[in-house]
Amino acid sequence: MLCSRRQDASSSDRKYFRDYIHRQNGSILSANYPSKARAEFRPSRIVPPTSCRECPIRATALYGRLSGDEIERRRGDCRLVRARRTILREGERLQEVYTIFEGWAFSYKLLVDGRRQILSFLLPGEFIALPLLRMDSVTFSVQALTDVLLCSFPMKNMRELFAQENGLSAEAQARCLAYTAGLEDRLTDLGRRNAEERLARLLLDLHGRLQQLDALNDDGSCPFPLRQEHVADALGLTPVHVSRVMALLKAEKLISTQSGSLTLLDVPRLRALVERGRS
Amino acid sequence: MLCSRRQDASSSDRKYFRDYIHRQNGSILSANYPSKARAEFRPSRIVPPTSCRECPIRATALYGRLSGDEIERRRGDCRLVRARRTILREGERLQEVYTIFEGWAFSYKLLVDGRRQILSFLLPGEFIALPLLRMDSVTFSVQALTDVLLCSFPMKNMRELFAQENGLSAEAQARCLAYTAGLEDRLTDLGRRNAEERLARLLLDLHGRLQQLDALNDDGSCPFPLRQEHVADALGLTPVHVSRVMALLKAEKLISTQSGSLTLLDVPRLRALVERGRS
DNA sequence: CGCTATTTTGACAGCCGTCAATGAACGTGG
DNA sequence: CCACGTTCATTGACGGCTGTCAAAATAGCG
Repeated sequence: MLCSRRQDASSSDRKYFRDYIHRQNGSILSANYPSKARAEFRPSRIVPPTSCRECPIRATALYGRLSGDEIERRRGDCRLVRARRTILREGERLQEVYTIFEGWAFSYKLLVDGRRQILSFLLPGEFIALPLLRMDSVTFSVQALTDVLLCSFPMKNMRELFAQENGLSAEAQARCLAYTAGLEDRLTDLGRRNAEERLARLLLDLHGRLQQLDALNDDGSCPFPLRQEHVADALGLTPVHVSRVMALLKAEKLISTQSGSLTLLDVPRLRALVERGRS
Repeated sequence: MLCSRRQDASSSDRKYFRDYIHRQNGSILSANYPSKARAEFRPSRIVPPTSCRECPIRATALYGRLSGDEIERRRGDCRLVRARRTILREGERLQEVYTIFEGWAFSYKLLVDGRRQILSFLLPGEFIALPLLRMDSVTFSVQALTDVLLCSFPMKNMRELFAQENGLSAEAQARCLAYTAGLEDRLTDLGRRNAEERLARLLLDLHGRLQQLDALNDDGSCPFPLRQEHVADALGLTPVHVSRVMALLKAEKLISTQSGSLTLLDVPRLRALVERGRS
């Protein structure tokens, strides 16, 4: 009826999910990209820190205020998840919780007939499944978009951390509110903006977040591992229509894409396109 | 381009907002309904409690676990807000916060060209602007759908309550998560469900919530003060199309409406209509 | 250099938006 | 008790944005 019926090839086995890191030199994620769209997505060349003290993304993490040693003591193993693998399934009760160290993921909901709605894209430094800290199962699934390195934290340890007087719980609440505000914006996108506006907003949003992470390329472009299928499922459109609208933005010289990366050619005009509606 | 350009007649003066209760007998809200759609929406005949101890909705409120006396000490005045008046504006810094005692409200976002997206409908017992407890301004506006009675709480008192070890902060976090889960469902509605499915889900949702509040009519129907314009702005549709889809559901003997109230004639089939996609 | 995944393009259809007219419900005032 | 005005719901004609289907083109990969 609408669109997006699909079955993930990756849905059956979750053996990978239990894989541990086994390489120690160079970026683990730089090899074995399965397909074109991600081929040029070059993750930063950082060895997963044996010490949290030196972790480059700790500052942006939920527990950024805590000392490296404090975190080190509570954290579990790192996990490597290949692109397209499922990290977490709706309704699942997980015994651990993750921060993305490297790579992209996304959270989504599936309808029984295969329609999919992507709720959010998750970048390095972001926490997966915050709700698990208070609820015992989760209302969405999470899948790796690129190969992803996760820092795991056993639930038990996390609860201990939260029980302390370290502001962690306030920080979690703040992030929950920020996420909620984002959802409200997305809801407004899907309810009241057309395809062009939605796409422009998504691109501006991702670009902005990557900028904050200092993850833009030297030429100001940004890595863009999404396939149009992902864009479509995030924006409530079909891949075909996404292709058309992207062509439109390109024709208007607002954006350009090279394989796996995206350049915003005219941010002010993109903003203008979008800010007929506030924010 | 899309739809829903409008300017609220009520946007200019907020004098009403400062009105205090001045009648003590009978339901304050039973008189002066401005228009047909709400004419039959009969609020329960409860005098706003001088004592929180006897408040019938305290149990469902955020602070439901606290004693009536404890709340009594912290709360401010009650406020009467007429239907269609704005309770709270996006970006506003409010010095107090509310629980709905009686009546319905809704939260929404406006685009500069007048398009409106309704985020949620707010029923008695629900808290208005939870985010204000952690952020100092709010990302949406709130408007009274019917005449509404609000119990106000000065910000300062609320913060005091939250600072205590009474589980209030955990309860707030839980409600935030529940709200977020609801938003995720709505996002999936707008992105991946068609008009009929969206409408069925909205009606089931409202009916269910009213049932929990024990606010159904004797015949199992439920009060329904929404105009089709509200339904449209909540579902990302136009009023005209809402009218058509409601006609469709009526023709299929799934629902029926009398003035101001709604009957779900066949809940199982409504569910079936919707649960082609997992809730 | 063939294979596969993905994007692009075209033709067409349908859901939903737009516009405008009509109708129904309700309150008001004579 | 009945004209009248206002608000909202309904209906019809029409158009456009977006979906569907299928084929072609492109890109990356071994």
